[in-house]
Amino acid sequence: MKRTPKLSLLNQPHSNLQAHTEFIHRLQNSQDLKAAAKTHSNIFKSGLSNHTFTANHLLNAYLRFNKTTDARKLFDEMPETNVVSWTALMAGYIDVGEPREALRLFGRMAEARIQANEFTLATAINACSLLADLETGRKIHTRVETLGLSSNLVISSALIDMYGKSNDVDNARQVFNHMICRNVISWTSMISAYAQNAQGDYALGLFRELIYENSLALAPTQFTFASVINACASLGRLVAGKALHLAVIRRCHVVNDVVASALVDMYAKCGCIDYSDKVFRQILQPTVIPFTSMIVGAAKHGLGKHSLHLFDEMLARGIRPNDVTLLGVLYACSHSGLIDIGLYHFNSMQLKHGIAPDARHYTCLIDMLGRAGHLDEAYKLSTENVPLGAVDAALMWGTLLSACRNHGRLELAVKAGKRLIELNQQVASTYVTMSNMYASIGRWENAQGIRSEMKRRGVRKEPGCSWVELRNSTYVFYAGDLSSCTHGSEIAQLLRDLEVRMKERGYVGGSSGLVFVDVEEEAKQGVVGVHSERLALGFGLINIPKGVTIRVMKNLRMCGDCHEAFKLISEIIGRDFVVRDVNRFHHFRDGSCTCGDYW
DNA sequence: GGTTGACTTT
Repeated sequence: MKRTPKLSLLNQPHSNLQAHTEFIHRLQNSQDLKAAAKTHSNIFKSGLSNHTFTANHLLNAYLRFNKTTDARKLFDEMPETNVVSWTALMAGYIDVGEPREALRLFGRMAEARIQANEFTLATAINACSLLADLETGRKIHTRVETLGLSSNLVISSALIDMYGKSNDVDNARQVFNHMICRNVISWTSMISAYAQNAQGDYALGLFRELIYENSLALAPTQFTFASVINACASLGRLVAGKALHLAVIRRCHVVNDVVASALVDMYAKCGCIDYSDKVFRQILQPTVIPFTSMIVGAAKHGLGKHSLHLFDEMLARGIRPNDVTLLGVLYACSHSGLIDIGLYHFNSMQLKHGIAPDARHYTCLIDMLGRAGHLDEAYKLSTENVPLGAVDAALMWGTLLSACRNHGRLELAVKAGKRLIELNQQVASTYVTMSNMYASIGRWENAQGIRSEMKRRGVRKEPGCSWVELRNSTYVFYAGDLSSCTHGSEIAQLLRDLEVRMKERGYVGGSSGLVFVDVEEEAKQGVVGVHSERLALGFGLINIPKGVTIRVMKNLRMCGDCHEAFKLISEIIGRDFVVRDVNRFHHFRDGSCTCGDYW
């Protein structure tokens, strides 16, 4: 136990240094706010609170406990502040999720005649990053260059992150390229910038380069792995994802929760929900994020009831759901036809969980009602006074339009389509959908009218596409055009068979299940209104006739249950239908499934 | 004394 100096000693000049040291030591080791406050009081009594160095320590003690109000009070009362006081307070505001206040302080530094240094600039860039404030970030970047700090490692990494989060990958790469010296954080920031901006291939490429560096100092961390696994998830790269899983296990003693969450998500997106579950169950104390990953993953696999069980389990463990969790729950209900439960969760979001439904929740609910054919209720919900931006509103009206299309509700489709055109969003696909709807009921003039309107306005529809992986190659299929793909005719035949079977079972196309051929394709054929439909498969490695193995990744939402798709495929192909992944196979026979490991 | 990177989203 250390001896506490008596206050009387502090009045003597030779004891000042000792007192400083003692107070600072106590502040740094304060286990709770009460202890820090007590030390504060002692510092105040000793008169040392006027000392900037000591006061900064006190400031940090408060900030360590996220007490920004106390810290701010102290800061405002300090007779003299320096660059450390300003930077510390800025970082404190960032820690409590108030980056705007950090930038406000940064802006006030000049009038206080305090010159920002590399620490301050890195902190300010971090605030821009959190706000995705590209404009301010660019200004700070210019200032960094003016001050000759371009080669600073921390600032450069912060800039890469800021550009990445603001969707300016090119500038992130520019900063990365100009760095003289890089550490694993700069590499990870650049890899994440790619992964977060739908450039997963570049993320994987850069990760490969990092490995080739073969430097101990640049050994990938759990941060790096989480980013690359995320890239695999968005690309549907199961093999690479598994290799990364193995690498994490080999290199890291303990797989941390964030990496585990990324793995749960990756396996789900690559069609291996069993693996997701396995990884998830290995997490000792899963937080809201892995739970949410698992809920969403199960929902996308048509296992809505499992999602709901997970949600209950999460609540029973006292883990508070967030807005994304509720979105996952609604998504699960929507894709498994659990309307009443979905409505119950939507209605109790605010009251039970304190989460106000926003545009995304409304859209999900509209999708749920729309899928079930409750179009009038869905429309009513769309017209409720929810304040929406153009993009959110377009998502909502687009969802309603798809539902109207699937259920042939022309009059509501017209209303939804009109809204979309007014919003100047999804214009091309709206026109195509409307034209197809008119054509399907024989109203050729209306269909033709819309096509003329498209031409007049110069609206062109980009053909939609899906892709498959065949071993290490990716094949892209454009809507209505399978001919450009190897084995295209066989695949087309399989899709046609599937379509017939699904229709026999009463399946009505969902937003990404059945895709109308694009209008230009129809124009090529010189026929308006005769639409062909293209089915997308679920996922998995599927043996189709003549030994062609295809892996279909897209459109997991088809009929809300991929197992249903597998069953159908097995009926079409015969009894020897096998779904493979790298380690396991699933053999479907007479509607039941046998699984096994290859090794 | 104060600075940089990760997971879930309709």
